[in-house]
Amino acid sequence: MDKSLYACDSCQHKLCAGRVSLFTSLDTDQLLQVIKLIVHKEYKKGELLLFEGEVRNDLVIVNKGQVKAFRNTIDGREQILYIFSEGDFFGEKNLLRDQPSNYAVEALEETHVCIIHKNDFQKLVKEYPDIGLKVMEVLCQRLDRLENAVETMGTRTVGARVSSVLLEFADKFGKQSPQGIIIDLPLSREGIANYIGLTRETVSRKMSSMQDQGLIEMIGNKKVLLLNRTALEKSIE
Amino acid sequence: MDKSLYACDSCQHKLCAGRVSLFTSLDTDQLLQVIKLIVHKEYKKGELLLFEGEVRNDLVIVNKGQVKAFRNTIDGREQILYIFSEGDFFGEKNLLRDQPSNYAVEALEETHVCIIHKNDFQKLVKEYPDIGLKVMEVLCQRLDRLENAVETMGTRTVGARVSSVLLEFADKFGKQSPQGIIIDLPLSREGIANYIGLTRETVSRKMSSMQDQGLIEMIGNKKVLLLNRTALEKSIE
DNA sequence: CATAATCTGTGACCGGGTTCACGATTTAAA
DNA sequence: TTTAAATCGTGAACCCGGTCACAGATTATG
Repeated sequence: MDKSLYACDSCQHKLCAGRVSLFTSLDTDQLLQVIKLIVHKEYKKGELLLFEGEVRNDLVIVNKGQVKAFRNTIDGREQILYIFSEGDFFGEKNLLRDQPSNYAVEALEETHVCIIHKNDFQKLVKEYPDIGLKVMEVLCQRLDRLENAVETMGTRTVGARVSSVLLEFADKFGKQSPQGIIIDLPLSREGIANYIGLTRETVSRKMSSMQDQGLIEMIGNKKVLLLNRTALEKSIE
Repeated sequence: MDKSLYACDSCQHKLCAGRVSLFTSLDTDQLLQVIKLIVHKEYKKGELLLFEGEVRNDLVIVNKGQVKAFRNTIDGREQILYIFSEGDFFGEKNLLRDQPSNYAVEALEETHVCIIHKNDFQKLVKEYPDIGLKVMEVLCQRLDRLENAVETMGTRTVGARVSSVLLEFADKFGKQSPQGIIIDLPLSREGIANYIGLTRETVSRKMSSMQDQGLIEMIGNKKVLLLNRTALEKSIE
């Protein structure tokens, strides 16, 4: 089957659920069944999809765009925990019990989501156990990422912290180009700082020095060209 | 049924699996079935249960004792990620795919574990779906803890970091007493430092100053009396 | 119970990251 | 395209936590 059929844009939301890895094990008929359960919603840049402490009973799947999940810390900072983009979901804890959210979620750009009610999703999981396994797999990936994050934030050297973000973003948002990997940064300098527990100024200075060393090249504020990935990896050590 | 029957000590390993929350939904007959699949193993203080990067295909359940899960970081530190004690398990990622471990696991004291093979556990999950849900629930709790940890490690003030560990340990290892909550610390000062990304000296100094302020009282090196929990919580802000 | 091994507390110094400030650049909006 | 708003880069001073060193306390061991 033509994969483009699954694209949200070309199908007017008919098979958009098919793009989400949670549902890759389903065939078209099953997908149609799923889509009946889904509510669509759109958010503009800066809008909140979820408040910190809010209690909800549904699962939200990002279909287009990007959001950040963050907490306002006791010392007045903003700690960003996750960047969710196409195919990612949040609210999985709601599947088990009604708990207030650990974090707020804000759109970083125009964002479209699919929302599915807890009860419906639970039924889906019972009918198609593969979906439950997928959820578990994603949770494990998220644990991996946070375990890395804890290590990174415990690191004393700033260079290692900044390098590790750039490498993480390169894997998730980078595109290969003749000169190297071009990263579309999902966050501003301040956002990056809030992701790794530093200040905007420190991130700025470090990226400048990395550019001087020929490791990266900044293209405007929202793109970075990774000139030498292996050198950057080594610079962590 | 007398719950003491489930205790590992009093039953010579006959129903020890019943103590583990993973299996609380099973009745005695089912438990007996599970126990046939389990291999027991014991470790002395300081022994490694799992090496960083090791690939295994089983799930390890702590039945008695305590272990720490940690990584050796690129800048020579040791970053402790988890303290696992009675009823906790690790190796859950092995259920999905054969992946090298993100961390090493070392016994903090004499520790007894139950080991169950991946294939057997997967069968169990299929037969008793509640077990799978329990696993998911534990994974979500672990995410909660790491999300908190990331926030804590991003915090600039040392006081907030130390307070948050003490509060976490109070919840997990504390016992109410007339004077306050007595915490049996699972880690040395250095261990605590490696848990929150500081140095031993800094932790030492901060705990001394907390004692001077009348917030805590140190009893030897391995116990702490939490005199004023709410004051400590506020001291974070 | 004694002794060794380990862990802990604290002072002094140093360095790197934060803070504050402000001009320059980039991006978004009209 | 122009203008306004947001973001970014960088210098200077300060301050807090790391590092090093060592004595004292605690815990483990025989």
